[in-house]
Parts: sequence; C-alpha cells; structure tokens
Amino acid sequence: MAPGGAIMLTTMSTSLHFRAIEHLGTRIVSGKLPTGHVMLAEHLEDELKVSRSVVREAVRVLQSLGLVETIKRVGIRVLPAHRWNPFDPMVIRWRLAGEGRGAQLRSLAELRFAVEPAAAELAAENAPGTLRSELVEISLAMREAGRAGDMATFLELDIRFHALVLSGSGNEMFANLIGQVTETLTGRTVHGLMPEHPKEAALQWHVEVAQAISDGDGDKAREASSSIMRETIADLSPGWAGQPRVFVPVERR
Amino acid sequence: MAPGGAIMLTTMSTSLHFRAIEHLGTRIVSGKLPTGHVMLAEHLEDELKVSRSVVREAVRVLQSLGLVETIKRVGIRVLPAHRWNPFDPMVIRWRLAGEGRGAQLRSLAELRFAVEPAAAELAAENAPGTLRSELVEISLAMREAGRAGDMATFLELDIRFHALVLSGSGNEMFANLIGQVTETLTGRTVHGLMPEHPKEAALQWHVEVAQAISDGDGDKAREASSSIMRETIADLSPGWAGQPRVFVPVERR
DNA sequence: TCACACCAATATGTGCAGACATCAAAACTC
DNA sequence: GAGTTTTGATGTCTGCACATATTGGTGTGA
Repeated sequence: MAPGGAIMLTTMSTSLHFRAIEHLGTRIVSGKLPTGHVMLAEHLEDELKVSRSVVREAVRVLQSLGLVETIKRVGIRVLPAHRWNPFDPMVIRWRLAGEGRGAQLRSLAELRFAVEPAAAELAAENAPGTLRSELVEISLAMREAGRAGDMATFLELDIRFHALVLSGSGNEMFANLIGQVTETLTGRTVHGLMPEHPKEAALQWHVEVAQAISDGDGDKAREASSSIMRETIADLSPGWAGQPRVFVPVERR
Repeated sequence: MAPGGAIMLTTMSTSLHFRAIEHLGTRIVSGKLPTGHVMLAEHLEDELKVSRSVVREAVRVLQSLGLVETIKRVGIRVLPAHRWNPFDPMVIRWRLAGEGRGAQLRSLAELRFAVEPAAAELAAENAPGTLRSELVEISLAMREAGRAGDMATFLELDIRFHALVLSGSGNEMFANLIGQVTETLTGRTVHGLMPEHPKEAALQWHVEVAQAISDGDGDKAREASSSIMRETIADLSPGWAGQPRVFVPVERR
C-alpha cells in the first residue's frame, strides 16, 4: 500500500482484493509458501473463495513487489527473498509480523542509523524556519517530560522530533522513513525497552540536534544525531541478537 | 516491478497490463496528470484501447505505489507526490526519465552518501571471507585500470566494487540500492562527468575501503568510504543545482 | 424565505462468470 | 535427437449484478 500502510489497512480492509494481498503476502513472507513454490490462480480462487479478478489483481500487486512471478503454462511462482522489495511498507509490515521480525528490526535500525545523522545535517542546511524553531521547542519539552518521567508525553514528542528531522532534510526518501521510525519508537516503549527516565545525555543530544539545526550547523547536527543513534542501537540490539544475516548475491554483468 | 525494473521491462514489455502501468505512471510522475486529477476507468479503457481487466489491474498496482486512489462514485484520483513510494524502482525510474530527474538524482546521491559508509562498516564486521578478498582484488585492479586510463574496465570494476560493499553489509535494504548505484555510476560515465583519469586519491580510497573491510576495521572502512562519497557528490552535484526541495508534511497525531 | 434533515436517483468502483487468445512446457512423431 | 503437435495455464475481453457515495430533490420546521 501507499506509505502509511496502517491507515490504508483500515480504509481498505473491506476490499476482497486487499484481503487477498494480505493473505498471500503474509504467507509468502513468513516462509509458509517457500521460494519456488508454484500456485495456480484457479486454486487460489477456491482457497480464498473469491473470483478470478480479485486473485489476478492481488497477484499483480504482489508481482510488483517482487514476491511472485507469473509464468504462462506454469502458474504463480514464489520468488526468493532477495527479489522482494525490502523498502515496501507492506513487505516490512509482513516481515515484522512474523519470523523475520528480528532481522527486519535490525535492517531498519541500521538504515536509520545511516540516514538520521545525514538528515540532521541536511535539515541544518535546508529546513524552513518554522520547522527549525518547532524542533527547538520540542527538544526542550522532551527534556522536561523526560526528567519528569512523563513517558507518554515523551514518546509523543520523540516521534514528532524525529519526524521533523527527517522531513526537514528536504529529501523525500528520508522523509518516507518517518513511518518506520515511528513504529520503532512506539515499539520500544510498548515492549518495555525504555527505562523509567530517559538518560540525561540522550535528552541533551536531542536539544543539541535541534539547536544545531536551528543554527544551521550541519556538522554538529550530524554528530549529535549520531550519538542518539548509537545509544538507540545499543538499547535495541539485544532484540535481534543472533539473527542470521542474508547476503544477497551480486550477479555478474 | 521487482527490484531491477530494467530487466522486467524487457521481459514484460509485451504485456498490455505492463504498458498500461507505464503509460499512467509516467504521466502521473511527470506531472501531466496533476494531483487531484480524476480519471474514469471507462475513459482509460478508451484511451489505452484495452479492456477493463487490464485497466483495473494496472490501477491496482499504481494504487499500491501510492500514485492514485480509487473512490466509489468519483473515479481514480491522482495523489500528491508526497504519497508516492519514493523507494519503488518504478517510481524512481519514472522520475529519472522526466521533470524530476535532478531532484531524484540528488535524493539518491544523498541516500547513497548516508548508506555506503555504513555499509562499508558493516561489511568489515560481517562480510564472508570470499567477498573480502574479491573486494581487495577489485580495488587493486581498479587502481591499475584507473592509472592506465582504461575507463571501460574501470567502470565495470567500480560497479562491482560498490555492489559488493552494499551486499557485504548483510543488510538487504542496503543491498537493494545496488541497482540505483549502478545506474548512477554508468550515468556519470555516459554523460561525460568522469575525468580522463580518476583522481589518484579516489583510487587510493577504494583500496583503503577494501583493505579495511578485509582487515575487519569498521571505522577505517567507514571513513574511507565517506571520502569517496564526498568526492562523488562533489562531481555530481552540479547536475541538480538549483532543484527545489520538497518538504513532506508531518501530520499531527 | 431560509436552514436543515431526510430520501431517492444515479454514476462508478467492486466482484463475478464465462469465453477466447496466447504462449510455453510436455508429449509425440519421425 | 530434431521438429511438430498437443495441452494447460496465464492473458485478455465482455456482460452482468451488486455496493456505495455523491447528488439533488423533497419535506418539515423555524
């Protein structure tokens, strides 16, 4: 679905087409339908109790995500995981829901670690004025809420803080990661990975990032953001300890 | 399409469904069909001279990319650009082909600048042994080809070098950027943005990255990779000078 | 007269069923 | 073993019924 799968999910949940995508997508990503497995459209009609058009439209979407390919006279074949589009919101959601959860969280965290400092640097150079000042306000409010131990408010501000940094970069690919970052932050709190009070240093780094962006100091913004990321990774990494890494083949040209 | 749109493009170019996606996708991304523009499925049938099933399957795919939404009793509405999935290979390809080329190149370059050093660091920690040694070999061959001014060989090796670094990270999201990086590198050569001989320093940085990865020295690998990226950005940035930045709105929760 | 609530008409997407076209795997012929 | 035919699955087209949101009209009360 469009960036923001959760919203779509509610508005489209009545559509048979969408349900077919979910059904097949989750089963493929979870590994229940292994690589190379071949299905017949007719068989899917029976299984899902829907008509051919619904199955076909769903298969077409999955095809565009790289999850399956259709071959005449053969059927619908499940593609290997390295062919899936790892940036697609639906694929990410399905991986988070099943086996691949740990590996997916690690991938997202590493991506975020790479991107957020870069986004902070760009925001310092490009962000509109209103965004800069809101960022400073939020960072101060975060510090206050953090010290007070008001974790609900803290989470809300934290989410908005990181969203603003990503948005303020003026890079739409960075901004597109807002959803995943939001999920990470909420997940961390929901799963009880946050301490009673956030570390004072972390609070200070947020203020630093905001101030540096506000001052247009790209280097400082990047550095402070890196510090936050290091801390975040340290908090989260136990969640994916021991997950095997997958090395996608580099085909020779 | 699956990661690797170019391949799909050739294998599927006969399909009406695929042509419909391309037709609509390019026109939406290029701005010829502006945000909010409403189309009727029936009208698209006439325009493309195809049947409903083809149109519907195409619209479903575009919907999953966030390019359009379908509303009962209204039609098919074009969504604003900030709803498009900026990581989708098709969207990227369409943007590169039209108006948004400059902005798209900048986005990709910034993403690459953020990701490649991180990938190099991870590769130093995780890459399999064979990959490490191949990387060293390639970096040395690159230096040789570069000094000899054999730019064809250099480009080929350069592509494989960066692909191996991304793949060696063991992060499938990083690895998925191989296609875009390849396109950037080829484009830079094809469009005559490369000097007669690559700079000696750049050649040396590549060797350094490979050696550091081979030695498992993550910090050094990251630093050397950053140097390459700074150089690369400096070479390419004139290509998108003056492109306006788009700040995607952060919706309040 | 105006404002509002309600209801019916209607256009459009959604889903279904069946037909024929196309193409590649598999079986068959020589 | 090479070439040909058969076969079976996807690809495409079409007609139809249903669900639903917009639209406009209708009625009621202020």
